[in-house]
Amino acid sequence: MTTSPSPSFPPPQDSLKTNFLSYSTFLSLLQTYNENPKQVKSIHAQILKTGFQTDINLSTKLHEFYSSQPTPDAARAARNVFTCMAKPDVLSWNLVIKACSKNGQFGQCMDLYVNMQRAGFEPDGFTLPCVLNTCAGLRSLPAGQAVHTQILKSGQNLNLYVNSALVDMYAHCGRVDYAHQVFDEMGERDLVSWNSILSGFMKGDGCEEALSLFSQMRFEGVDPNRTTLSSVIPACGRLLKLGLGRAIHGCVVKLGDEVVGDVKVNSALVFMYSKCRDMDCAERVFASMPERNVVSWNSIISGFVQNERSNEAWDWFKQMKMEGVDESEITLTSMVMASYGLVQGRMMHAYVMKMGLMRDEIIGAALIDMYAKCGNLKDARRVFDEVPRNEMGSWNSMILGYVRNGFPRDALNLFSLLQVSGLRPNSITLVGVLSACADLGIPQHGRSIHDYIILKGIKVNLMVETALIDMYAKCGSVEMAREIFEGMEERDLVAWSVMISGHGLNGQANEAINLFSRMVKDGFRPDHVTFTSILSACSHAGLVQEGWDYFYQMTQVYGIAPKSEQYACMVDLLGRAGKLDEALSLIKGMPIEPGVSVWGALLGACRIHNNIELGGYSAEKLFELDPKDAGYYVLLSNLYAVAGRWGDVKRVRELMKAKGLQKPPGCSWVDLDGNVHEFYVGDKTHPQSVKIYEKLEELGMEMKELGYVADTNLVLHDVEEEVKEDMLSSHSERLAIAFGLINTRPGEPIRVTKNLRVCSDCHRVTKLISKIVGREIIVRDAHRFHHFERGQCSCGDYW
DNA sequence: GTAGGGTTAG
Repeated sequence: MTTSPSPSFPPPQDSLKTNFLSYSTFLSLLQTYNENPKQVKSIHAQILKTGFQTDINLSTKLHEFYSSQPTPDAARAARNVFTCMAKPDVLSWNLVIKACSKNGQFGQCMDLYVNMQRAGFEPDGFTLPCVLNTCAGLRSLPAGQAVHTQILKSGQNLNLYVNSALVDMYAHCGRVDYAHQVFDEMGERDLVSWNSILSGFMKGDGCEEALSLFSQMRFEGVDPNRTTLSSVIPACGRLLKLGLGRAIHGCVVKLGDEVVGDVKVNSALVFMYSKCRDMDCAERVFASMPERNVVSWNSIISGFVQNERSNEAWDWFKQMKMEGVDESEITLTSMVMASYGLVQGRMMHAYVMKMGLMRDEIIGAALIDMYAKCGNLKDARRVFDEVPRNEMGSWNSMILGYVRNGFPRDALNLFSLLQVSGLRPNSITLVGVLSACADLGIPQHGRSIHDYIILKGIKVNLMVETALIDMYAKCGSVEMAREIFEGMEERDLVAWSVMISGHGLNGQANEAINLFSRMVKDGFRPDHVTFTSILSACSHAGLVQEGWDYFYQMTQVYGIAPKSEQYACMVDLLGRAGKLDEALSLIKGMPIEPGVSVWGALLGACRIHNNIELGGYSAEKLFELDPKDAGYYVLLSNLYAVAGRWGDVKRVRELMKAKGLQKPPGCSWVDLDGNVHEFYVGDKTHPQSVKIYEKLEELGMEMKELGYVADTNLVLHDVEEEVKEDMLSSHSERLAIAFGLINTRPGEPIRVTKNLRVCSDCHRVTKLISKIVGREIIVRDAHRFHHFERGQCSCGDYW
């Protein structure tokens, strides 16, 4: 169809045969064959040869044909026909605009739209929906709004189609609010308008709106079709409304075979049941599908992944390949998530590379997450540096990877990089960096993130508010945490729980208890999480009786069957208080299999009270359960070290190594005017190192005068860090405290954060230091706050 | 003429 239009008329003499065909013959031929693309093409070729292409009637016929074909080729042909027209009319303009709009030639479409108006034609009710669709396709709100303004100015009577297209355009451009406004003002609505606005809400974050609109639609007597259903069913899934989902499933069945067999409706059902954790139903729907495509497969596969049934996800993936269905980026994202451990993860990474999909940001985010979950931050970062980073996915995975693996400072560094990249952090990013600040325990850092949120005018949601509360509480600013909590417009159970445990963490068990009562009075029904908070608050304060009371309340009043976590709190509470036998008998009486956290709590208590026998027993149980947390291995090896059982220490360390677990080195840090000073065990790299050790020696002399004798058992504590003579005296928290003493004015409190638990000897030493120097020393370790003052600690030696 | 299902980070 590349023949350029020949201006010659009458027709050239060399095509005698075709000369027999007159203008009217062509017209009737086109009418006869207008269903057959091949025939039309050959007629078109002959028309070009004979020079009839400038005729308006023939051109229009050809044009109509090409414009209705859904291929880019046809759209090009339509444009060619159009350019040949001497005097295109409104219909011709509309046809060519539609052809471009339908085939994704959005730029061309917008150009034609402008030219049409230049040529003196007013866009009508046919033109406008096409142009608005193009704006929707371009996701260009300005263009869409310009068209909208123009429509309003021209005083055109907005018909149903134009209105529906406006709704759809705003929905696609991410302005559901505008879409809703147009929708509300529409005089007449049909099913398509309803479907447009519903899908608009589904594109954004508007599942709830979509569902309430759906019920309004039903109320107005509009019957849904398969399009409506495939919009609304996933909304039930996302909101975990299994009951409503089932009801709508019933609706599907009532609508008959055509809808029951629809791929999209069925895929939506599989998705909905998967989200609601009903994999039996999901599988049943999937099995019953008369037709499946890659989306259906993705729904069932991701369903199993999200329900932590990776093995079955792999089985379905293999099945899918066997049936010859090609996977999509989304399939691979799920399969990366389904990878268990480094070996399988690397295999998927290689496969993604082979498929040339490393430019896919979501797969990238999943890969980063996979490596981070394996504790392999090097490879996570390698992927992060390689993949495109135009959206928040890869950033968030990397930031959270750092946080989860105990590298909060790297998380914050990455956040600084993000700020200069020009991207806008979302709520997940903020939750991540706030939790990094919480881990660091330095109020100034968290404060600066909070300031950033306020400065940028970022609207905080419930999740971010809760993260702020958690951060302030963990940084020791429990008052600020409480202020935010009191200022919240709405609170959920998590917010209450975080605030309760915040008080507990800061040794304010009574505040925690009061808040718990207030929560119940406010009509909240405490759940597992809330009880974990209140039980751990009791544990921090050594409130054994109160702990039992809450445990009783949980089981007897609220009928909540405690899980391992809540039992672990009780074991912790009893264990710290020295009631190890009581703790053990609680474990023995558990109706469920005690998990890692339960035995870990008992082991921790055994470590405090140096109970080798029971500790060894818990250790055996821990070995069987195969914990992934390096902390338990450290506790274990420390316990053995105290008892001098070096063979066992070695065994535990080898086990750790075999599992690829690394003990994070003991590290403490102090904030001095916004600069973080970090100290590792035996650290001599700090510029003030000499002064610090001098200070420690000086303090050591004074401590001896007060009767301090180092606990020699504990010297052997950190054997993994090549045994050093002065091990104990150079524990990171002591270096940090000495540094704080040197660099602050007398009387100022000193705040230190430590990544692991404070050891008992350091605890004793810090008490003495607070007495000698007459300062308040606040140490936050992996577990809680210790306020040292005048030789005492707020934890009452329960820790 | 207009409309639809599946993926990451908490």
